[in-house]
Amino acid sequence: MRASEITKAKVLKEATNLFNTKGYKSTSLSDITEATGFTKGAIYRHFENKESLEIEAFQKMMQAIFVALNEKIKAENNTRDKLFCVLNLFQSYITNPLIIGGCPLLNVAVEVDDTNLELKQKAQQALSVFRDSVEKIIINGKTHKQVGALVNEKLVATVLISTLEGGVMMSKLENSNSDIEIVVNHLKNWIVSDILL
Amino acid sequence: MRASEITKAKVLKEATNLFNTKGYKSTSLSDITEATGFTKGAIYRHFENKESLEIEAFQKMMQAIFVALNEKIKAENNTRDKLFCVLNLFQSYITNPLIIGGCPLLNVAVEVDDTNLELKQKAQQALSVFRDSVEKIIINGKTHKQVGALVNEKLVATVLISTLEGGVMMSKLENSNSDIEIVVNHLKNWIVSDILL
DNA sequence: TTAATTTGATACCGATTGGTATCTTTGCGT
DNA sequence: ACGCAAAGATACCAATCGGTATCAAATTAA
Repeated sequence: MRASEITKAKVLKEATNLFNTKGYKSTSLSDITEATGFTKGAIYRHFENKESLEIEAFQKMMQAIFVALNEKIKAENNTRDKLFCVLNLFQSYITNPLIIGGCPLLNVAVEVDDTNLELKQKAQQALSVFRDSVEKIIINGKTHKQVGALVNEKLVATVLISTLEGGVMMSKLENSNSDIEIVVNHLKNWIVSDILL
Repeated sequence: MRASEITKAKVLKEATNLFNTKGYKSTSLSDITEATGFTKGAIYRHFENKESLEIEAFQKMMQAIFVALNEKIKAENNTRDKLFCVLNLFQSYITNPLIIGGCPLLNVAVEVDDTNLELKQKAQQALSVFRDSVEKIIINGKTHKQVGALVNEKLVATVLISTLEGGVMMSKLENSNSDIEIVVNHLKNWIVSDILL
């Protein structure tokens, strides 16, 4: 890794943490210079403006999450355990934060309005990728006779994601693991009794 | 209503809309002067600083929501319809927005960090009130033999709220009613088949 | 109606915002 | 080892931020 790439990576890493904890708009360039030890000159050498740094940071976070999630899903060989990977991911936002500040998708989805069109688009895409991952697990489960043929994969994906995102929100607000744990446990029961054959 | 009270009410109303759509930190005093037609001098006559305006606006929103919700809950006379009032409230954030910008609790919960301690406290209290409302419905349902005795009211409240909040987030991000409708429909089925006797 | 008080407008404050032009230093290829 | 291009530091910019002191206008109580 070249020296300048290390700089860019460090800026991206620290900006990522700040954006996901303080919020994108609330994180100033000086917050980032403080956290990285670099100056604005260095930052603007690698990023056109703050907005593109925001977008690149968000994309980097989501890509890391999707890569890790897909690996874990692939490592499991039945529908139940594959779906549980999704639950574990969301639970880990609270109990074992690989990325601090909660779910990046939730954070961006709530912060963004119609003045952040590009970031909003990226969040929409990320949600779509998420949804597709879950739906794919269900569809594969059907072909392997592990999921009831009448199960609606779109419904399952929507209910899973919404419940988990809401659970993350509640747990983060309460500074407690209890809500996300209740929610994950409930979804596990739901999956086993209503989704799986 | 005295003239100055009309001013304060208008500031509060417009600030409320801006906070709930653009975000609290992202809404500037000049956004509010623009929206109200008043000057900063007028605003600071009625509010000590921006933070107290934020808090008062949030509290006003949540109180209005709770008052309206409790009225509707009281108007129903069975557990099912009382619980459905909660679902309808969240669905209305998207389909019939009495307050624009989505769920104020969700918005504040995601935006605040540990530099907004007072606002975060208020959001925690609001979540607590919400939770208590749902739990009370379940507990009353038990005494009236409409809810199974083994049903855990804390679980029901947590799952309901988290799923609904997540559904609001998704629908707002997608600019579509579909997610919240899927989620509400799913929760209705869950309530009827797993909660009620 | 008048006098006192409240209310809102004006004009300002220092601090901070995102962003840039310029200069020095660093690191890399030859 | 050297020369040059790339990277990062410095110093600045206008605009905007939240906040305030002061003054004029409007409302209220007598």
